[in-house]
Amino acid sequence: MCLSTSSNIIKQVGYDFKNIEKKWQAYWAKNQTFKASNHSEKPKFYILDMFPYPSGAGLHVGHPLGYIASDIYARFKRHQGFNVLHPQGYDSFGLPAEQYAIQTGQHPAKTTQENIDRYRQQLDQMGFSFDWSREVRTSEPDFYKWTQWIFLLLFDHYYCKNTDKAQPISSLIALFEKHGNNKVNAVCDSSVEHFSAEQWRSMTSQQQQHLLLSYRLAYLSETEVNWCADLGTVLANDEIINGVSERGGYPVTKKKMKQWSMRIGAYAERLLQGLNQIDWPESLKEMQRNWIGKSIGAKVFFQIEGHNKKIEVFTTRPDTIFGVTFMTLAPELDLVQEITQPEQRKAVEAYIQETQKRTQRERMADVKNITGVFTGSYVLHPFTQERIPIWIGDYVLADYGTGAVMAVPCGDQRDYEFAKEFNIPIKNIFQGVSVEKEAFEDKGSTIIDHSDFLTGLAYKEAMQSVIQALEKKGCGEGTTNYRLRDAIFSRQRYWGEPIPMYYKDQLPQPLELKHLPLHLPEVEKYLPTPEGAPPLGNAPYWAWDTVNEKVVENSRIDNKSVFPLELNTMPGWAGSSWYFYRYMDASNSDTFAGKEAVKYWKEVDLYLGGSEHATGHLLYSRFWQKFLYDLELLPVEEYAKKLINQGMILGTSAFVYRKPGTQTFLSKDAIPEGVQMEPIRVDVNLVNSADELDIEAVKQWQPQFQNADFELKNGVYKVGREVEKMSKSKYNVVNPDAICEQYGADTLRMYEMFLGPIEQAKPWNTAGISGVHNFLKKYWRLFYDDQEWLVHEQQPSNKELKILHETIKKITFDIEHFSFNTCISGLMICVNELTTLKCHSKAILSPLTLLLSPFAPHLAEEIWERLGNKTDISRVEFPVFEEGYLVEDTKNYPVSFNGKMRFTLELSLQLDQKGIQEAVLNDTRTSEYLEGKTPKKWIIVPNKIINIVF
RNA sequence: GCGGGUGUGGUGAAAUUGGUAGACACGCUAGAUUUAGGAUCUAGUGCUUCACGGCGUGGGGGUUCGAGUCCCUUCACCCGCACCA
Repeated sequence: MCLSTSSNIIKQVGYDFKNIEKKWQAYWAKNQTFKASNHSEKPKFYILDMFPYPSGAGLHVGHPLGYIASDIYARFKRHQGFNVLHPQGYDSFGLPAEQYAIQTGQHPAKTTQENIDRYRQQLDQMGFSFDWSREVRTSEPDFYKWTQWIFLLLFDHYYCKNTDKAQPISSLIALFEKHGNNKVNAVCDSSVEHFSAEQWRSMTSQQQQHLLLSYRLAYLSETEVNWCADLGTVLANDEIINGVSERGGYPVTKKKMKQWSMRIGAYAERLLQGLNQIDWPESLKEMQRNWIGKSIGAKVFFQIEGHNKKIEVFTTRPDTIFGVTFMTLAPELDLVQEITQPEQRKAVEAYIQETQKRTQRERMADVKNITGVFTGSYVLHPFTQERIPIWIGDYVLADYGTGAVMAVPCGDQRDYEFAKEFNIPIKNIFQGVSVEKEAFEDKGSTIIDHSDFLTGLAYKEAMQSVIQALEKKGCGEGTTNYRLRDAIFSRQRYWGEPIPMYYKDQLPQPLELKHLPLHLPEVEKYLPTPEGAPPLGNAPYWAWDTVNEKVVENSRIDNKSVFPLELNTMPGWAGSSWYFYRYMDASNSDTFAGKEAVKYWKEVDLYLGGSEHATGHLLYSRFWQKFLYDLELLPVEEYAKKLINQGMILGTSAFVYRKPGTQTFLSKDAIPEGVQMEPIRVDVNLVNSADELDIEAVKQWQPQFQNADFELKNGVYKVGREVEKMSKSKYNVVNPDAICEQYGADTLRMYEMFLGPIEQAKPWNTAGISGVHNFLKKYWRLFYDDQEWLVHEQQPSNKELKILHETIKKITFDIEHFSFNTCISGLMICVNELTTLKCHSKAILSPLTLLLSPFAPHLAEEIWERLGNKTDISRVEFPVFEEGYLVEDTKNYPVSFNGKMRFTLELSLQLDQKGIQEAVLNDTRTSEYLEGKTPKKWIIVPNKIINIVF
């Protein structure tokens, strides 16, 4: 340690957290104490936090919760002799910076940089042990170069179902040239039809390219998308909550657009199976399972009467096929146009228009209203050849299954209600069940009836039998369907990764690795162009010169050698889908992460972050991982062995109450019963812990309160409280800076952990913070009393050793189980007991300081230095628990014989240093249970039940 | 509707395989000491009763020598998905 002079700086003998924290933060930064090496004899451990989006509001007290927990664990693992990788970075592309840019004209890069600076400053003051030499930012060209490269790889691969992995497009082309697509078993668009090798060869290059797009894992297609007009962009399914946009809560409608998509559906089964191998929270895995939505059933083809086409449906109940009395198609389906009969056309057109006009939210809100129209056409039942009318109805979703259902009103409540609404017959095919009032949906408990060869069979046999029959007839087959839909990858935004593609003859052409990064161009305006093109349409230099292989001005576009570049950018989840590998080798300019580095770190051992990313980032990143694994670029199929969701810290909003139509505000406890008041949010920082409002400050805060009249009760104005998500707009954000200033980072760290279990959501409340702060002061007083250094070298007593080893055991166990709140309790008990005993023995206090180190690192380092140590505390091994110190005296113990509890008896226990124990029963009642026998085994757990086995 | 989770003092919460419920902390009460940078120390604090005692982990029932913990049932709240064929 080279700061021997600095202890002179700290003159004060009390716990001077300000100077201590400043000193050690400077020391860690200067010495790069937490820099991880890619070469080490030690075992590795990779602890990852979900990197933050650097928003303009700065860090609030909720952000650090996960970071503190992971930091405690990282420091603990270092003490245990691991080579720990604990990096941090920024997810720095995103919508808020762009919207701010639209409003102010400032370049998003500039505001992002400012926000990052502020985040960094706030993170530093909390004493995190991040290895900042590996920082990544998704908006930096040397990072997004590799995001673009992965996109190109996805574009250049398809999913082969035979090998069950991604394969190069070149191998697909080779197959097409030999056999057409007849022998190809690949995931592709449903619109792809069979073709022979001759047909393939006779296609124009453009036709071939077009066809290949139907197979590529990153592909361009005309798709129905979620369009958010207010944001001016397309949204993915996980970006829509309750039918409105996640950001801003704007309405979302369906719209057809040419979009880049990711064929994540190809990985549906592997994404599902992979969940069984990883230690993630069960609720989160369940969310992903639901999102993937696997269902087993059959597809059935129904021949359209007087038409060469068939309607394909997916059903989980093919056993009810004889109960079909109509078909329903989603109104958006193209097929609807083809089959609508002239006499029904008018009604059908009107209905389609009506559904398109409604937003997704309206459609969702309106599930009670049953609507639909008959198309005038019929299909023929595959077994009975009966004519079955084809309807359209918006209860059928275009993007699930095939967008068509075989309606079995007796077995499905929705079909039942539709049939009732439009007077379509309901055929009962269940024995001994009434369908007078509702459909019978329970598949396990009855026998099929009136169903030809299925009559008399139960669900399971009927399923098998009908699938066999369908396959034999060639009008259906058993199949598995997934709810997971391909992910739209285009965003009509400026502040995102440019997609490295240019357009030649309307077809996308990829750039090559050597051309990357394709830099985000400068634009004058961040809004869409007047023609409605994305913001990149404003860029004057946004054309690709294929001869000179560089970006040139748009005026040179000639469609011979200079072509327009893609105007869409990538979504927010692109960079976050692989950033954790970049940390392994963050400055590598030759590859996304060097082979050696990847081989050494391999995977994330512990990932910490919020559960709100369950169906977004945490699913997409698993998808990219599997893809890159298929390409043998990564060593494992799941990148995060263990994941912990930290609960959100909620805000406690404060409300004042205005009499409607007046400027009078009543104190919460002065509002008469039954009187309607208008609650208005006020800044929580203007309210003290007793819910009393600082009235003068409120008047200063916002003009609307300047002339307000506050009616007090008992001399104070009390506010109302409500727990909500912490957000700037709710004025309930509490900043960690003030706490650090007042109590110090060590107190803040410990208090956030002491608040409760890490996974639990909890409202922020500083009421108990003094308890933790007092603990640290108490701890300090074990070393200093006024002016005096109290620590001595004398042998500790057995009692003191027992206290220490109980604490070592508890802390070690609890850290491993992420039970940090009970860890802190354990430390508090230990310090209380040592204080009572007036223990100042170095042999006790030295290991205790190590135990404290993950939680209050600044204080621990300071004490460690004052104890005369020459090494950083972070390089010292954690103390080891020794059972033998837990010696017990004579005491009353609950005793059980052969596992059955009998009595509480007085025992004296003797334990040697290894913890081998012997007990003597000092009670006459024992003899009747002993019955003259000698016990074979005594199972003795200190402070617990004594088990005697004969 | 489906899936997941949670219910313990005035508050945040503890309680390894069923084994002394409420550790630890906040708050509160009383006292001591000193009194102004939010200080420190001691005692008390689940409810009820003057007390002996009785009752207590959302409610009801069960298994067990013994249940916060296991089983059944019911209620309340939170989160996710939601016309998924």
